[in-house]
Amino acid sequence: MFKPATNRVNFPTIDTDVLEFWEQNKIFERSFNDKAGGPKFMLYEGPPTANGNPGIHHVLARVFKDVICRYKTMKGFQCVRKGGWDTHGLPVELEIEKELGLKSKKEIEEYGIKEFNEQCKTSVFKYVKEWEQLTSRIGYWVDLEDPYVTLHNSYIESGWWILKTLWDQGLLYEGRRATPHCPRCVTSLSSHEVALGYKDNTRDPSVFVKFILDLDRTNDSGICNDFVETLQQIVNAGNLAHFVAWTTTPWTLPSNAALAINKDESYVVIKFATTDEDEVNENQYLVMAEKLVEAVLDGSDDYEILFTAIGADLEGVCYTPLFDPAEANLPPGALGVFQNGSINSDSNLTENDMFQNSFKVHTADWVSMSDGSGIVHIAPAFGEDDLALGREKGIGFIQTVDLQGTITGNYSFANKFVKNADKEILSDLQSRGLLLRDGTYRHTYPFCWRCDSPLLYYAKSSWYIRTTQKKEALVQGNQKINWYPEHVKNGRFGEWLQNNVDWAVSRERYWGTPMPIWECPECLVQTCVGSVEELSNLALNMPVGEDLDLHRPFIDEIKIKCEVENCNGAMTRIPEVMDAWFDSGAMPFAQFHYPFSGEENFNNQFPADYICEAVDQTRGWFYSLHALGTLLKNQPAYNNVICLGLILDEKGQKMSKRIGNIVEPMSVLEIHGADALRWYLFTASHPGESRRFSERLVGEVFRKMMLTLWNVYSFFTNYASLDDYDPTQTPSDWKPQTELDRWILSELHSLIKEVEDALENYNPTDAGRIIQEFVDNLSNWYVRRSRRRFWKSENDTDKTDAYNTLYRCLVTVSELMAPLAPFVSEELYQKLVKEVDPSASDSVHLSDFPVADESLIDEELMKAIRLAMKVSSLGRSIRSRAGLKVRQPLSDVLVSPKNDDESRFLFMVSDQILEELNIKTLNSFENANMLADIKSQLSQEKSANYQSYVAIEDSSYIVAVNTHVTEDLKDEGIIREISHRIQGFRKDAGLDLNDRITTYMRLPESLVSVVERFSEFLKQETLTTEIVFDGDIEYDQVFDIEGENLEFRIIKA
RNA sequence: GGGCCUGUAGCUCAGCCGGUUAGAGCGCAGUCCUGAUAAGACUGAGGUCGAUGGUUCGAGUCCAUCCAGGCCCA
Repeated sequence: MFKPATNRVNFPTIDTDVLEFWEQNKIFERSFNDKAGGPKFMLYEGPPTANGNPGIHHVLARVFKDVICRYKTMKGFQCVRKGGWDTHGLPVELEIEKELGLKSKKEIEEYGIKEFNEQCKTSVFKYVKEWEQLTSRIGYWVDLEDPYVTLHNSYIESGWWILKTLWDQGLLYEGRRATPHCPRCVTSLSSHEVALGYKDNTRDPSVFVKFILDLDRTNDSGICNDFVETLQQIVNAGNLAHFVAWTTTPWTLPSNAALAINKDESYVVIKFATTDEDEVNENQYLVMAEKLVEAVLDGSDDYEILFTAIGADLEGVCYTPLFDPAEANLPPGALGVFQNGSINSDSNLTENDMFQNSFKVHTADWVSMSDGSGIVHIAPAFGEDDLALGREKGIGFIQTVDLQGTITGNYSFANKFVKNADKEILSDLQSRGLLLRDGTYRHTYPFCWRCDSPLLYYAKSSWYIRTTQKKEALVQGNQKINWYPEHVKNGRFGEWLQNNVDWAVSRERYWGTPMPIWECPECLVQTCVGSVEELSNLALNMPVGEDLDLHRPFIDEIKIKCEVENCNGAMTRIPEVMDAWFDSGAMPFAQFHYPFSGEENFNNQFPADYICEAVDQTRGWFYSLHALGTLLKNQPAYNNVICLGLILDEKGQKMSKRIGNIVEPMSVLEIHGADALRWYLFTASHPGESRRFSERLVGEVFRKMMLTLWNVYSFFTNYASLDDYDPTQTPSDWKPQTELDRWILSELHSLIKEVEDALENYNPTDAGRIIQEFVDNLSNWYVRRSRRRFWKSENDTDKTDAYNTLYRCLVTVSELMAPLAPFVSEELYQKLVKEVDPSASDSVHLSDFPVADESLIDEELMKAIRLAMKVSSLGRSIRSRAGLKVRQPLSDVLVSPKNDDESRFLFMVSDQILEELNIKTLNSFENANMLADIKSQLSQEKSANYQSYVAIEDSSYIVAVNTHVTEDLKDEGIIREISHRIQGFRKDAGLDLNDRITTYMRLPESLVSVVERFSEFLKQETLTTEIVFDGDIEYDQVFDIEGENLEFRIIKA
């Protein structure tokens, strides 16, 4: 029936066999097809880019995806798991640039966009084989036969449909944003490119600049309060009053358009007596944040506070621009004003239109008191915050720098590179008395990773999705999503949604989904195209048939006839491509080529039931999916999400190629097998936490969990094969009788409930941990306590019960752990179930998840056994202290239970305790004096003595063992010793478990009678048919007890 | 600078609604047990529960501040 399993098991071999079994029997396909009638469970696969080798963090995400899907499948769901590949984006381009030695966009264009993109296309599939192999090797079931691929025309077309839909709703617009810009390469850098080039300790100017208050304009705009009154008096007395602002980029000062303050902070007007002889005004009247006065004045205390105001009182106060933009003769388009969120730079704008809200103080929450003066210089042409404030308050837009970083206009410092103009700008201000203090500042500043030029933040045209308009829906929708760990919902993700800004989706790059927007060079009208068919209808030169490639540069060649009356322009596509995050966020739609086909698929497969990625995706995929789901379908794109922490190395450092501390997943898999790795990843820490990883830790899990389980299995098969145990003969209404069986089955069925509960709640970590605890109990209590029942010779009900119990435990555990450890569980299932019952499901993964039988759960019994374990542990501790081997029987043990219930439990399980401890009787303390004495001793010492008793205490249980060994007990101990030795001889002789022997012994006179007295016991224990004393035979085994020699020889009967 | 997370034994982690003497596994030293043996039991060494302050009869646990590390964003 059962074949004995070796305990020298090789798990990687099992993995390979199981993989082959799945492959040949199409188990994955069947796990889908068999559930055709069931409810659907939808996994969205966050697509990886296959232009690099998969790492351990990919394994983490993949097994967490897998475990939930396997569980749901066993619960009867049809689980859709479509794979996908992310193929576009800047990282891909950067790889190729490096490979080809290209240094700038100009060089790429010279090299040829067509060839460049071909290289990109090839590179993204470079490691597909490795990905497929690893995916299969770790047991991640996902459909890689028919994955979605973001570079396919159908995928791109769905993206176009999305953009067109947004366009029609007015949610797609062209605006400006501040991007890190390299003036030498003349291109924007993505945030992660910027991250490559930060340099610490960069020297920059640190200057405090004075802005002259313009109280006439202030009064004209109706601002009137005590703060303005105070300043008015100063000015009336013939003085100038100044705002003091701080900057490290003097070259942005000509573009200054406003000042910003924090409305909740205190600001002061001070009179500052300058000591500088060159200074025109002896007394300066300055406005700045109260907290920063000392810092601004460089520690000087020669000042007087004239007035203290709250920031809000400064709002709307006007000042005179440092440089008049209207006089600067800037190039066309350099001047404009924010209107309704975008910049109007029409040439017919009046100066009043442009500067109505400019050269004024505005409020902004982000103004901090950590450095500067508490008054921030705002140049919307450059900074991100500045631009946002400009947009919010309708401030003027003054661009005095071109894309090469050269100052334009007719300034004295024009035609210089910005960083070289700083000095001249400052001396200009100095000469006009507008410079308060000039210094240098060291900070971390980004440089271009390619050419080392300092990056400039530069407001450039960019395309946006107006997510801010749907902010409420985004925030509300998030409340419906189940986040694991929960704090991400209102923490990192919630915060991000609260601070939502419009999504910048365009990139001035090459390898990406081209934006389907065409613009007329004549009349500047724009149109958005929503499908290939629409494009063919509009196009003047549409390529036909299979040649169609929607990528650049082919798409750029397609022209559309301008439909505007009296305009015969040929519209050309704008050059931008889409952010790759847009591609991945589009996957619910694009993976089925929705809405062009797959409408049915889409409708029952949106939203996802489950997604799972690492925490770095909060602003990546988690957001792009959520945003597009909300914008297009007005609901979140996923219902449940596990957000994984990062994997660190053994020392807690982030794994990186540069440091060289990456652990290669394959090497771990080859040593310990896939299940040990999976088990480790599930149980080592909760999914949201970052985790340290090392091969050593996986090895620990392997021994603790996998090997323990295997040992139990091996134990079972060894005896089951001897006894020809046949589980199919067990009557269907079989119930466990003995306490031990009832206990472990009670534990088993309560385990089923707990595991189900954990997995329903997307918590494989706790599921794994409690399974492991059960296996530990099964091995170290149930099996250890039951061994005798298996190896005894009679085949009675008790033995069959033991087999039934252990068999059920093993089968159920293999089913319970199948989602977590799919390989070992399959192996166990095949050997334990399928081989004895051909009508069973072909695979554990096609079977149903176990259902708990409440009638078998006995809470009291479980408590009682836990108590037995505790008391046994204390008893063993006493034996160890008293130097009494467990083989030496003792007369009695006393226990102090905590309450009546426990007292009852204790006597319920006293037989187990006594057998475990090899003691004859168990009682509770009846002698009150004795207990009191022991307690008082224990308050001083770890152990106590009372007459022949030794007592210890733990968790307020007191256990006392009678250590007095009577002659009878001593004899019994000797017999146990002899029996133990004979067992050893049997083993040394290589006998089979059930071989019978004749035992010859030559003993001291005093022991012969003892052995005779216990001969039946001895025969039974050692499978001896006959004991022969002083036989005429050569004795080959000798040992001594208390100095007396005992000689033995065993012969197979 | 902002947001979020994490700090408990040498390592990896538990520790509930605040409640007895803070636990487990691994590792180390020693003893034992062994017809599951690549296991198992017991003992020992090893902890200012990141720090400080507060609430409380009582704080690893609740609150505040700070420190360190990580991630994301500026």
